[in-house]
Amino acid sequence: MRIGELSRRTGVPVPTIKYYLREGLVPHGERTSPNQARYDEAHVHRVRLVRALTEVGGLSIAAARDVLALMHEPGRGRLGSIGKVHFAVQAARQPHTDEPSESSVARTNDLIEQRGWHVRPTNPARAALAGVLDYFTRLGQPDVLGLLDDYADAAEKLAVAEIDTLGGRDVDHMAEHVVMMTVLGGALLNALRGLAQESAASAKMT
Amino acid sequence: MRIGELSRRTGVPVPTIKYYLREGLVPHGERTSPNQARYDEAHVHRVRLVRALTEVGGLSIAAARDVLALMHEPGRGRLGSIGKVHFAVQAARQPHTDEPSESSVARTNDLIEQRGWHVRPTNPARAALAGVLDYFTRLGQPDVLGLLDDYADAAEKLAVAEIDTLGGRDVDHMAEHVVMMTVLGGALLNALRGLAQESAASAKMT
DNA sequence: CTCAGGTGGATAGTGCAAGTATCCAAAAGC
DNA sequence: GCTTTTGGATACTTGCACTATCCACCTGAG
Repeated sequence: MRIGELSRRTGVPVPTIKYYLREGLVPHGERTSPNQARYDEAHVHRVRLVRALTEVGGLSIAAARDVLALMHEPGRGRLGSIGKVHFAVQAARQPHTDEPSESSVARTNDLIEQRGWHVRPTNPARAALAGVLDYFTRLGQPDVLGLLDDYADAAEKLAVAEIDTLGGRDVDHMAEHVVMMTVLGGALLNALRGLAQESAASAKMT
Repeated sequence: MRIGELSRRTGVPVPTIKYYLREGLVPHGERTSPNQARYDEAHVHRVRLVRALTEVGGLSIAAARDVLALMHEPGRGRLGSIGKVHFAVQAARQPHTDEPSESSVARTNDLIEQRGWHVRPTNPARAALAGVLDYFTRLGQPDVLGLLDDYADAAEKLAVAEIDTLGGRDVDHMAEHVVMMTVLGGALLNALRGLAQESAASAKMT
């Protein structure tokens, strides 16, 4: 197919696809003549991936390019670079707070240790968590401490279930699965939280 | 205090605070003379609120203004307008996907019904959930169905715990609590998920 | 064969959001 | 008295994600 059909299939305007090609988010098609190229299903999928990352995940074009590049890197061995991909999406999704305070970092470390979690010091979610804790304390919300455990419980259970689905999976598709799980899963969870909150609130007021 | 100290206390540059004043995100101080005004702790808090909404919650300035306006509206009675505030933050945080397909809407309705949740049709999370489901199907990820229940379980448990903390709370502070719970709680959960995922993954690979 | 219309690629322009910068006359504070 | 800071208005900047325009070159219906 040519670019017009790629556009029709994905609902993304032609100029935008050209822009993605320029920016390296989507690989160039196979040239059939000096100014013609052919695209295939892989390109359709790639464009959809880009839209999922940017529209749902809120990634910038630059961040999406980096994640996709890592994701489709040829030499990504079993665990090492899937971890890299995971870190990259996390980093791109987390709010970029400034240096967290020592006490929040300490609280983060405590939580991780008490849970017995095994988390590398470079995991971007560490800084993110500490940063958010700082926002809470600055705003004077003392009751997070209680909920923190509930959140951690939920995160732990979910993570186990999520990692389970990675199980019998083709190594080539693992990286993509991790990215989609993180991004779309996060959006899913967020939406469900909104629904459950209303439901719980209305139940409370009997 | 004057604007300089407000700036120092919050870490937000003076011109930015002036911008927030112009945009109606922060109320004007009490004028003490034609070109002097006095600010107090409430202003400090308000500025921090704005930063939490925009930096952590990812809200636009316009969305933050609307949420804050609803939040501090004088005549917000017990439940009615706290619900409004909740909807407003939700709507501002959810990715703005285009019209979801019928089948995704149906799946969303099914899920809500099976769970016995009581959710109004206007809850913005409904459309958001359906929209995300569409992304999943377009990307050809079949195994969400299984996880969907895990996500819903987690959301439900969390929501109950969250609504519980609303319990013995001053009505005047409830709206703010709901907003902070939604925004900062979401960020917290997201960060914890990132940590738990790494931990679960490393445990899996024993 | 013809010719309207799509194509790849380059370059330039748009629109919006979120600040920054500048200016001014009038306090504030030492 | 004299340097800073202030409130307020207006203008400017930056960055991002597209759009628009051009042009020579293909493609495919008639």
